[in-house]
Amino acid sequence: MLSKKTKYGLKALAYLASQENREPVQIAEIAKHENISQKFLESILLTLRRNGFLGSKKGKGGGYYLIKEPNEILMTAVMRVLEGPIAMVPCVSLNFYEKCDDCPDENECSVNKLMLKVRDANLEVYRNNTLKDLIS
Amino acid sequence: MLSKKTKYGLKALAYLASQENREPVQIAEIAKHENISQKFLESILLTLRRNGFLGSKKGKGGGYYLIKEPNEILMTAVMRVLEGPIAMVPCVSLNFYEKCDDCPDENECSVNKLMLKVRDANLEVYRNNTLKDLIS
DNA sequence: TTAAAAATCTATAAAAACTATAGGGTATTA
DNA sequence: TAATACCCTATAGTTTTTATAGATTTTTAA
Repeated sequence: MLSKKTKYGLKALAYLASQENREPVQIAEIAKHENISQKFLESILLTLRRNGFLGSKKGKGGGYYLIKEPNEILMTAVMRVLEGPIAMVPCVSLNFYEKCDDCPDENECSVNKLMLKVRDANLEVYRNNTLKDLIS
Repeated sequence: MLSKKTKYGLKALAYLASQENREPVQIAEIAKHENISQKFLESILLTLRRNGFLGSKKGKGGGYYLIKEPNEILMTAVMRVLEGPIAMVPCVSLNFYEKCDDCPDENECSVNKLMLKVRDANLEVYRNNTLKDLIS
């Protein structure tokens, strides 16, 4: 299941991408438009900013805005920041690899074998979709 | 992330599929061979039996065994029983469809759009893999 | 220049849901 | 009678989501 954090983050990014200009949009406006708890959204936008997707401006007329063009924002990057690893088990993760505690030999592991295919299928989707593809 | 329930369930199924015959195998043997908490495995095997993947025999010489051939057991079916919906959001689920609370219109939803593609990619994998593919 | 208002930023904690495991007893079969 | 699956319950731990409370920065205007 997709966490609400990811869901809300994607919706917020899409909302910002659909703006005509790149002027700051207030958290409250995004929250209201997308039916999101404002405080929760606040923390999500913060992590998106810290990870280089958004810029922010404080004070009156402030808010959040995209700092790249929507077609330059790959879903692989977004998903990894919001949801974490794309792989369903650490032992097939490209960016978050870890050996499993159980499982003496990955090459003999049935789960590993299946999840490799799943990972590749998901990567294929995320690599071929940008933020722009979500709004058109 | 794949739950341990699913991971263990897959390993247990693969272990049973790799047996030479379809004689009952004891829970304890599977648990030991796959490094799984025996009590936890017990409940997993039970759900696999209730969902028509396994048969069981009580008493001395009892245990669990496959009741279909490995190449007849689709990963779609296994994953739905162990992990739940294949879709990452209910609004794109084939077997567990639900409307989202937020989101007035699915057709306009950016998350829906992306997750449809993800669902299809995953289905493609699970539909084209059977238990037999995990053990060879 | 200063004060008020508007916004983001930060930290914490509480509530809820889910996951993984363990314990103990019952029923069944060889 | 011993081995084994079956069933129910409890619980510790973790993660997710939301809520609370304030601190900080910027703009505006008196």
